[in-house]
Parts: sequence; structure tokens; C-alpha cells
Amino acid sequence: MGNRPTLKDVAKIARVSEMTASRVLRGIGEASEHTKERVLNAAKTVGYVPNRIAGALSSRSVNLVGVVVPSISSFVFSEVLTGISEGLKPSGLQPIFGITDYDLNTEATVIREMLSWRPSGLIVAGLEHSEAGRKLLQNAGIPVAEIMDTDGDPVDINVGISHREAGYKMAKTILERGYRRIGYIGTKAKQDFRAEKRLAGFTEGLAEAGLSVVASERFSGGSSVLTGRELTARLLEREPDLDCIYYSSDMTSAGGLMHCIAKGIKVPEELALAGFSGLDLLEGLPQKAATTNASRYEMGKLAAELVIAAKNGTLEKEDRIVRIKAKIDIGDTL
Amino acid sequence: MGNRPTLKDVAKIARVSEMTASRVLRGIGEASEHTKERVLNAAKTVGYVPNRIAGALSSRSVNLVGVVVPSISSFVFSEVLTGISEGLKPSGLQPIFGITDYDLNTEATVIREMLSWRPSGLIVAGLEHSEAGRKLLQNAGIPVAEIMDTDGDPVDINVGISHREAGYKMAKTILERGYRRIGYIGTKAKQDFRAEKRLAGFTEGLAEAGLSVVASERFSGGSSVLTGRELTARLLEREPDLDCIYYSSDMTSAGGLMHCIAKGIKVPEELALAGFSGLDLLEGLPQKAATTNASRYEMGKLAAELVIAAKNGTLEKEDRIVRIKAKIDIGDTL
DNA sequence: ATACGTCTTGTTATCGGTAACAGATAGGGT
DNA sequence: ACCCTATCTGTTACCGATAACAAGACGTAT
Repeated sequence: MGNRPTLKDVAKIARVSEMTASRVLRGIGEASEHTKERVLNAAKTVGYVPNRIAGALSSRSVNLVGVVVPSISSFVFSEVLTGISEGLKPSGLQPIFGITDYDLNTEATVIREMLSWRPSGLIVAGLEHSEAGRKLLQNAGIPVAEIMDTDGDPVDINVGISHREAGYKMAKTILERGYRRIGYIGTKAKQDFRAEKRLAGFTEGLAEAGLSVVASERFSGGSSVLTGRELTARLLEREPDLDCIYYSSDMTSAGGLMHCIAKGIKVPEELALAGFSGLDLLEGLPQKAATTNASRYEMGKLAAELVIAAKNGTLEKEDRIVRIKAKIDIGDTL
Repeated sequence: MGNRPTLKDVAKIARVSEMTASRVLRGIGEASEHTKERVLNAAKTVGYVPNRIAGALSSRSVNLVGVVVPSISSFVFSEVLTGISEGLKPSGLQPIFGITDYDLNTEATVIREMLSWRPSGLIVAGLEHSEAGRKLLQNAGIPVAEIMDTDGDPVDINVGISHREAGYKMAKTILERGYRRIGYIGTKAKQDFRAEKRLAGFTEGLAEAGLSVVASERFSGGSSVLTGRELTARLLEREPDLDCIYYSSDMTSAGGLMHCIAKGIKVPEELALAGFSGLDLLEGLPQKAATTNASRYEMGKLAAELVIAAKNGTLEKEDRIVRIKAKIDIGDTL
């Protein structure tokens, strides 16, 4: 840890007690102009950087909020994180991020890791946890918010959309517009619970009309435009007469659109496309792909605000669960 | 901070000293099977989560590495962060992220904030800092790595590419292929030093052939596909006979390509396009846009490894500066 | 029996701050 | 002159862990 100057050094130079120096540097309590100046000068000359570790231990409070998400190399989460940062700003709390790689055991480890820093709150993506993870959240003793998803049983605060409903609604929308031979492209992994829930809702929606997904392609790894493009090609090869494809993400639906453009397939006349998220990316494409907007930024911001409120004891039980409505954006591809 | 169980509680239940409990839980030193079991059981029953704050203060070591970047809602940085995470993994160090929003004063604040946690190392994007920021880095007393860019005077470790050279080389490549009426689309802000350096190198390359940028469009805010598309439209309206456009990022060059597709402009016959970064996104487009690959993942990973080596005292002075070669990828648009 | 090393466990003194309370100093009212 | 209040500053005791050193227990070589 090196041997950086401590409060003691500053106090000695300023010829005041450590307590006085501490007070001046934190700007609390009274102090004469004279001492203030001496302390600030002393701090400046030695290049004092306070030791938060000692401060936190002593005051038993840490200005951090742990944020646990499956990945950061995805637009989806980076927007949520931006929302969280924004929501925390007024409170002076700092977010610190942990990545689970979509693995529940890793998640439990990361949660433990975060809790070991005694943060003021915790924000976790998703409602599914390992048993150990859930127990940690329940006993955390701080406000815990589960975000993104509302289909399940939250530990404490919950902000998100119903992915099941999002899938269901998209199915209805697609059916309304007359499509009948419908394909699906999504992640292979069960790890992505929210994508699975959308698919379940989607399937249910189709089933009510006596239909089902005609054919599907699954991929492993992250969703990318390229993956979407390749799997669209593969799916159409197998089932050339599909009239609509539902994708688990906007990245892949964008890839589908790219495939259609490259192959001269007319969208939506020959093939309709729909994705999920409401990524900005879609705005720039030659056609705006249909999607369900998940309000990720707002979700993150709200979760942060609720955590702060809970920490201050001003959050009622009934305000702890917020189910945001997912809005379908038809775009030009349905 | 609640009143979570402490080591004392665990020790009391296990009927051993705190020291013994501490040793067992950290898995260091010897302990009889009997005590081990008792301590672990005790820890489990009370749901003990160690207090890193106290541990860090006492041992004067923290398993954190601060990472300071301008933004996370950009693919560029999320890949760097992924590389850093990967590079740190074997050492057991955890990255913690701070965002500067491309503002040098914010950067100084964030650096201070990080240092106040006494991390084992610091990784900062860019070589430009405020005076206060630079001073903090110099006196940090821990390994400091500046990444992304090598055009400047690093404080300690430096891993990156020369953006000036990247721009210069792209200019040469474009000229070689016969383009002469060249436009530029990039961020307005001087805040993005690396983009400015690329433009400077690019301009220099053109100047050597007696040419200059015919027309340019600048945008403020983040680069997005939509921005690229709109500004390409605007630029071509003003200067319809451009034969090539250089973009400050791949997101905007992708937008340019989208514009061309929408308008039926043949790429590269009627208009050539080139961007910067080497984003995966490009892979999925109908044509692969030309770019300079900045090896962001590798850069992050290497920086993390060098920080670890420096921390262990096994990094020689001459190995502290690594200039990665930026490779041009011609793609299908030049 | 004595001494010695090994294994295991305990004691003490911090780490660098902050909360809570205590004391000092100065100005104001009577 | 005296007391009181308001300002300012200092003292003490932690926060929850760990490093460093100390020491007991036990087996064994001498």
C-alpha cells in the first residue's frame, strides 16, 4: 500500500489534531478560517489523498453500490449501467460493477465479493440465482434491487419488464399482421433466462392461435450482428417459405436485416423481422427493425433511485416492485 | 453498515481465537482438521461474509485495480475492459471501473476517488490529463498504466497504438487506391484526443500528396450508426462528388454504409468508406467496411499483465512502453 | 530425564480514520 | 466581575481484521 501521507502527517504540519484536520477536509463542523487554511495547505503540500478504507471502517458507511450484471460487452447492459450511474449521481454513491458471465455460481461469488466491501446497496440483474446467491441477497442487510425482469419472486426491490409478456405481445402483433409461418433465432443457452421467458411467452401467444414456431436456430456465445446474419441465412435455407422471424435480440435481428439486404429479400413483404431491446443501433439501419423497447436506461435509473430511497428508509413496501410496460415498436419490418 | 456477524462472532462460536478463525477462513497456515471444521461450520451458520475493509486496512493490501475510461456505453471501451478483466484474472485482482465522460476534471476526480481505495494498480485511458490528474498519477505510488494511445509522454506503463500513425497510414492507403476527393466525419469535440490525432495524421498524409480534406462534418455526443448515416447524407449533399469518406469511428462508417445502401450508392465504386476501431459490428454488414484494427482486447489484457508484473517488481523499465501496430483492414469498401 | 523441533493456537499492537464526548477560549448580558 | 452560550479544538475509544511474535502440546532423539 506504499507509504502515502496520512491524516496524521497533515495534522502535524498544520499543527492541529487529527480530528480537526479530518473535519476540515470533510467540510463538516466548524473551524476557524485560520485553521481551515492551514489544514488545506498542509494537505495540498503533502499531496494527501484520504484513505477511504480507514474512513469506511471507522464510520461504518461506504458510498458504494454494487452492480452485478452478466456482461458488459453488450449494449443492453451498458445502457442499464449508464442509467444506474445517472440515478446514483445525486446521492454521491458510486456504482461498482461485477460480471457474472451468465453463470449463477460466478454470480454468487461476485455477490459475496461485493458484500465483503459492505456497500450501501446492491443491484443485481435477474431474478434467478443459485441457492447460495439468493441467501446472500436475503441476508445482505442492505437494499437489494433485482432488475430487468419481473417474472419471478424478488428478494426485495424489483424493477423490470415482464419478458414473458413481451414475447406474448410480440406474438400477437405478428399474428395480427397476418404472418403465419414464423421462425425463431435465439441463444442456445438456458442461462439467458430472460430470452427463454420471451420465447415461452411468444410460443404461448402463437399457441392461442393454434400455431407454433415453424423452425428455429440457436447460437451459443454473445449475440452479434454477424451471428444474426449467418443464422438467418441458415434458417431460410432450411425453411425458405418463412414469412417472419422473431429474434432474441436486436443485434441478431439487425443481422437478419443485413442478410435480407445482401440477398435482395424484401422486408417486410417477403420476410418480416422482429427483435428485442430497443437498441439505438436500429435507428441507423436502412429500415428500422421492429422491436420491444425495454427502457433499459430508465430501468437502471429507477432502480438506483429506489435503492437510495430504501437506504434512507423512505421506500414503502408497496413501492418496491415496479413493473415497467414494454412497448412494441413496429418499425418498418413488420 | 448493519450489524453483520464479524470474525469475533465466528471465533466465539467455534471456541477459538479470532486469529485462528481468520487463518482457517483464509486457508493459510496450519490448523487441525478439528478446528478447521468447527470454524467453517461456525462461519456457515452465522452466514459470515468477511469484511474486506477491515482486512485491507490491516494488511495494507487491496486486491483491486482501478480502471478509468471515458465511457462504457461504447463498444470500444467495453472490449478493453473485457481484456483487462481477462488479464487480471490469474492474479486474483478485481477491476473497478470509473467513468470520466471525456472530461479531464472529472477524470482527476475519478482518479482521486480510486486512489482513496488504495488499489494495487491503476489503468487509465489516454495520455492527456489535467495537471491535477497527472500529479495524482505520478505520486500514486502504485503501477499506473496509460492505455489506448502512445502519442505522448506516459507517466509509467504505456500500452497502445499511435493514432497519429493510424490516421497517416489510412491516408496513404486511400491515396494509393486512387481516391482524391476525400471527406471526413468525426466528433466535434477536442475532448476525444485520439480521434483528433488520427485526423491530424490523416491530414498530414494527404498533405504529403498535396491534398487536403475537401469537406467535413462534425458531431457532438457519442458516435452512433444513425449519426454516421445522417452526417454522410449531409456531407454528400454539400459535396456530391466526394469519392471517399474517412470516419472517426466504425459506428459512424457503418452508418455511412447504411446511407449508401438506402440510397443505392455503390460502395466502393461511387464512394469509398473507411472507419476506425475494428469493431465486430462490421463483420455482419452486407459489406465489410474498411477500418484500422486497434486490438482493443489485447491492449487491455496486456496492460493488466504489465500492471501485475510491475506490482511484483518484475517489470523492467524498458518493457514499460508497448507500442502495438495498428493494422489496416481494407474490407470491401476501399 | 532433558532438550529440541514441529505443529497448532493465542496475545498484542497496530492499520488510518471517525463518533462521541470533553475542554478551552472568547464574547455578551447583567 | 460573573456566568453563560457559542465556537472552536482536542482526547479517547473504537471499527474488524491481520502481522508478528509468543507459547503450549507433543513426539522423539540424545
